[in-house]
Amino acid sequence: MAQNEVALLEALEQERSLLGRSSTAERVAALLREQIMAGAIPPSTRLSEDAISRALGVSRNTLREAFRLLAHERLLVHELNRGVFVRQLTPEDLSDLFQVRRLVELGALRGVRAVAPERLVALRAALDEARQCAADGRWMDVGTANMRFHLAIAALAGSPRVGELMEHVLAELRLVFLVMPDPRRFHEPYVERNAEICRLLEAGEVNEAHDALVRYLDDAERELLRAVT
Amino acid sequence: MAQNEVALLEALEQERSLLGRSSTAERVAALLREQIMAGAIPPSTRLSEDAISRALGVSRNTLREAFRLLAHERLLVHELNRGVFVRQLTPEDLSDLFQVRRLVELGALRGVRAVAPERLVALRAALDEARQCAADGRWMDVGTANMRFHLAIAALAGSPRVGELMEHVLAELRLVFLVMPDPRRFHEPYVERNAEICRLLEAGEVNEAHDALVRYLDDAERELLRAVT
DNA sequence: CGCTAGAGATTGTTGAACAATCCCACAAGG
DNA sequence: CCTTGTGGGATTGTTCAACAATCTCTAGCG
Repeated sequence: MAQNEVALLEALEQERSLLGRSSTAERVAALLREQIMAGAIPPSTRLSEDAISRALGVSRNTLREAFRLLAHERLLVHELNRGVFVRQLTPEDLSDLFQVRRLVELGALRGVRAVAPERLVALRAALDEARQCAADGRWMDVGTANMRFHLAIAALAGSPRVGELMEHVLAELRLVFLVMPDPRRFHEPYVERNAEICRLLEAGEVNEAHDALVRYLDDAERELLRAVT
Repeated sequence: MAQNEVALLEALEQERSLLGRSSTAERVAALLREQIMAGAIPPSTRLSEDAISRALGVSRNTLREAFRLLAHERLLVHELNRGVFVRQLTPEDLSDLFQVRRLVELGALRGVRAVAPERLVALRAALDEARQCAADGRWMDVGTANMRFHLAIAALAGSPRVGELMEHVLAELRLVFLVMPDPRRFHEPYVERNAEICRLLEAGEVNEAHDALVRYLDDAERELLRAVT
């Protein structure tokens, strides 16, 4: 009986995250985040406190809390007495973001000397989805799946803080994806390059995967830089 | 005349950061941050909105904005309907923080194939200050200087975002420093280990510096873990 | 043409109010 | 004795209205 109880409690423990309630401010932030990441609110637009609080039916105070959250994620920039704006990435921002990606992704890869096969399922899953989306012609979703692939690479570090950092970095990068003229031409080629990285990892050839990832990041940065300048 | 004007404008440009005004919430956050990092408010204390807003002469709303800021830096944890608490680091937190440090610091070191000598002045400066503090017996300040040394290492990556990340990581780590029983015994030995790393870098022996840093991080983590458990 | 002043709009901050939730002590029941 | 309701009191979550501080833009001035 005691053993059953322990097992039950442990099961509940694992689902605890599901009942993680959230404040209004957090839900507002989530909503705005979605809109921004979907491109509904293009970069450099100013977000009026008055208009949005009225539209969402929340008080200005609550909305401002939501703004703070998104500003910390760098999706919004807050200028004192001027308001909040959807961030517009500069070329410097872009290089910086890729610098972070290099540190995180390459570091994560180097950390896993012995490639634990069960930790690659997330990579494989993201890859499969990217291919499915490509087959359906949903090129924006291909970009999303690609991002999840690299999020999974960062997750190999096994660190919650690194995971969250990577999420924010990719969210920021998505701001440039939105203004790319031809999503297919940009996203499609990277699917097979990710596949190659995944294959190398599954084969245990970590060093080769590392080098392939270096080339991937270099190429992606160069191509995005060309798009924003 | 035009040249003088340009020079003047450039000089002002550099000081612009100084006049970066700040909102009340940010100033309140800075004040609380200082108190926490100095150990005046020990981990796991609950911060009462009513008491603190009254004490600082700001409204509850403004104080709550400050709380949000510090919660995002992970100095405070926010529990819905229960309030905010000064974070108490768990052993898992500690390991995670060192995982991030490994990624960032080692990655930064690997990034600088060619060691630019003028970029090492910040390292040398932090080191000198650590030694000065040690000579004065101000052991807590020795810890601060040591942290700045490693902040300078992270800065070798040349990325603003990495720099800010590292600042937050070190601020969190300081929460453990505060509860260490014997500051001298803990901080003093690391000064010369940092000196060794600095020496190796200045000699251009990046690989050796890298290995020394690995040992440094391993030892520091082990010792801190023993202190919190 | 450039500069200044001022009106109008927007953000920053406050204080009070009420709802929702939590904490704790105490009683009821097995 | 231990567990399970049930209150009251305190704290947080959220809203609202108001005012101060600051920015933006335009019209008018030299």
